[in-house]
Amino acid sequence: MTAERTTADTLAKTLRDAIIRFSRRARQARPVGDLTFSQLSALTSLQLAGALTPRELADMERVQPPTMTKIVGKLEERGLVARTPHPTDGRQVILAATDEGRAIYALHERARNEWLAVQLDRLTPEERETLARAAEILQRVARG
Amino acid sequence: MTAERTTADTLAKTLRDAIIRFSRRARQARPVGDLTFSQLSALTSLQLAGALTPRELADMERVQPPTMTKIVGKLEERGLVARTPHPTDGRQVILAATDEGRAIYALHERARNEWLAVQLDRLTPEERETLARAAEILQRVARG
DNA sequence: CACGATACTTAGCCTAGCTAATGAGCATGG
DNA sequence: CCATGCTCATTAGCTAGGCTAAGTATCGTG
Repeated sequence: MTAERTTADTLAKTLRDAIIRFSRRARQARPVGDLTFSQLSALTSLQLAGALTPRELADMERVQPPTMTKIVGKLEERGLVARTPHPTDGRQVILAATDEGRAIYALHERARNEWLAVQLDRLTPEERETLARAAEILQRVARG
Repeated sequence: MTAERTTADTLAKTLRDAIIRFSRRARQARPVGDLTFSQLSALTSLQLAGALTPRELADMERVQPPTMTKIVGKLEERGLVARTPHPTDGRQVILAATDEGRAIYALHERARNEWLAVQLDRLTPEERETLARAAEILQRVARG
């Protein structure tokens, strides 16, 4: 009981510290295509959705529009994402992954030699299952 | 089988995206004492260890020494951490939490009205257990 | 006691967030 | 039919948090 209570009380702290340290470690080993986490995540969303406006992408990624402008700017510089004008609304812009962007995404999806993938391979199947479930919970918490 | 294989293949991506979105969401709701994650994490390590040199703290937090200099600088400005000279080695410095720092830490440890704690309270016990286990795994991965 | 190694900091750079302000385009009410 | 107000994206400017490289002081040793 006491142990359970303590666990619940300190879970926020434990989780926060674990995540920040994990993030720092993972950042050092730049993933596929020398893209940052933010860039990779935005590219993933775009790839899955097909095409989005900056506003939609920002909402999906849980950032403010100006932040997304920056991230998309970087991706566009590298030719991974293209901006095209909206057909009927001159204010909006349509974002979509280019062929090269799709190639990077595909590479990333099964980059088994990448740092994180290697780490995950070393875990037991049960541990991977735990992480998969935790990822789903974290997404849900972020959404709420 | 196929599903398992796919899960293993895409876990890296899933986990990365979940963590980045969670982090962004959590950052918006600044935790206790208006401290950032980095500052809170450093304060936690210091608190648990009692006293550390900047190098030790940097190693523990998985950052480079100059980064820790900055973080400690912020904490010192707020009077949460004190630098004292090392008794025998003039090059080194001893970092320790001040009384105020310990108070903030204690507050943080059971801040059940904080955004993240509230979110966690809404989960089922099984989900919290999953997150607790995942936190341990992430720490281990970050260490390796 | 000079010289290399170590500890911390400083300097300078980048990414990634944010808010506030700007400018362009849409839509609507008189 | 156009003035006015809203929405969308971007720009400007700020902060935090990373990094490497260089600087400075101190230690320890040959």
